[in-house]
Amino acid sequence: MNQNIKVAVDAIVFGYHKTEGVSLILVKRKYSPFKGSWAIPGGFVLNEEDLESAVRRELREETGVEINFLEQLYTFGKPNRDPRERVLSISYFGLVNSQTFQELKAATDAEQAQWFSIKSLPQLAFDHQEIVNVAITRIRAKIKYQPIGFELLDPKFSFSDLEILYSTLLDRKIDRRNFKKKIMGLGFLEELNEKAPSNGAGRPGSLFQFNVDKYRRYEKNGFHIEI
Amino acid sequence: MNQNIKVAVDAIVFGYHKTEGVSLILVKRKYSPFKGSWAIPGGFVLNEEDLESAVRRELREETGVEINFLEQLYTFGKPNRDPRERVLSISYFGLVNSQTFQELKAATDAEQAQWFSIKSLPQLAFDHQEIVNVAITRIRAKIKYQPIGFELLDPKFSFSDLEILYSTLLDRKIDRRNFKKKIMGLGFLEELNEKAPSNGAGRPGSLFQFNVDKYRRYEKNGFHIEI
DNA sequence: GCAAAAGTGTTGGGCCTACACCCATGC
DNA sequence: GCATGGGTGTAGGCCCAACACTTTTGC
Repeated sequence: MNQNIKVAVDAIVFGYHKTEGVSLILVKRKYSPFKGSWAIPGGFVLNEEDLESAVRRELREETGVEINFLEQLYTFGKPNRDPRERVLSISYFGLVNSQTFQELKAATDAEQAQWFSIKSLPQLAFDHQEIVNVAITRIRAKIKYQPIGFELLDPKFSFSDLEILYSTLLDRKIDRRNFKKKIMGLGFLEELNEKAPSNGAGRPGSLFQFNVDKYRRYEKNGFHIEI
Repeated sequence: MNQNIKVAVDAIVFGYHKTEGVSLILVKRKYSPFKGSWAIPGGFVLNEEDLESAVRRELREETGVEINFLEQLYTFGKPNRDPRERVLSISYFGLVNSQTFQELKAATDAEQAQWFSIKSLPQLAFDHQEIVNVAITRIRAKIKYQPIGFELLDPKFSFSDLEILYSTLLDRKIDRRNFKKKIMGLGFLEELNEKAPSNGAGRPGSLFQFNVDKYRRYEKNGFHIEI
């Protein structure tokens, strides 16, 4: 058999910051084709390398980021998605916490890897816009049946951080009281005896954290929440 | 770059028959490795071939079956899942209707491709048991938010066919009255002025069919049903 | 007439939605 | 003291689960 198909992995990595909303990492391509365009980080899989290891390695190399949550998204395989030769993209979906978000923002090689708000993405190389669309659909669906806040927020956060995260992702208003009842009803959030630092305006809220055990249970089994 | 990874597609195809329950197609391997073992149908992707076309072609060649519903399931890529060389499996999830089910059952080359009830599967080649597990998890989840009965049942079916399908898949009893209220409430089922042929015992039920337009709408957008 | 499967309604409880005012802080 | 955002409760409606007897057919 004379099959000639290359195998690459790509990752859409989401991060979140209160004021900048939901963002994802893009890298600037150094080589042709699409030289200078923004693209999803990723690259070819090594012969002896597990797919997930390949994703983590590429992310480390291209962006310096370590992922806390990673799952397979979809495999894109149209014969002409890469103009040079046939390349399969096994794409992954990742989440990083707020700290990582800020570190990358501050990194010196930010010329090459950068956060972009999902509301204002640049033109993307290859079929990467399509991949991003699938990833955004996934994260929106996922937030309704899996607790993904832990990966995106700081370890301690105010309730309105969580609320803003949800309403940003779902792109609509949320009733604060009902949302709090629902989330607290799931039982994996703990209120701390600590106030958020005041940010100059308004009343500081309590800080919350996830109860890891209960959280992991929901992460595995899922739940259902109508927001 | 000297990457050497082959790309294959595999398909878990589910079919259903009232008395035999939910089944999937397996093929008997003709060559080493795992010669004589049962395996999921599939094979290598041609250089210019779309992934989904490859799945359909392989299914046609190996089983003679044409699929009415096909979607990507997951990509399996551990370096040693095939003992000869590295082979990636992009696996798909398919559904065929009852007629196809029966044709394959009757086919003469049934030595090579056969239905097996998901309750009594033989030992499988490669990592195919793992792939099957993922597929069964998927179909169980899917039945709760997408109407997949159309693909699995005859065009006309009695309500208890649908009920048995659900309770077989979910592997538990269903309350008939509540189930009927819920399904009818979705509005894509139409009752016909026709009775099912008596099967020798009990009262024959009315026949139903899907309203294709309304069904397709739900297929795209999904719904939510707690059973 | 009996065995087998189809058909059919109601009620109580829980959950969800909608909704508006007071509180704590910084300036 | 005012601007800003945080925190809190209830009532009505809807949906869901639980539950058993009657009807139609074949034999």
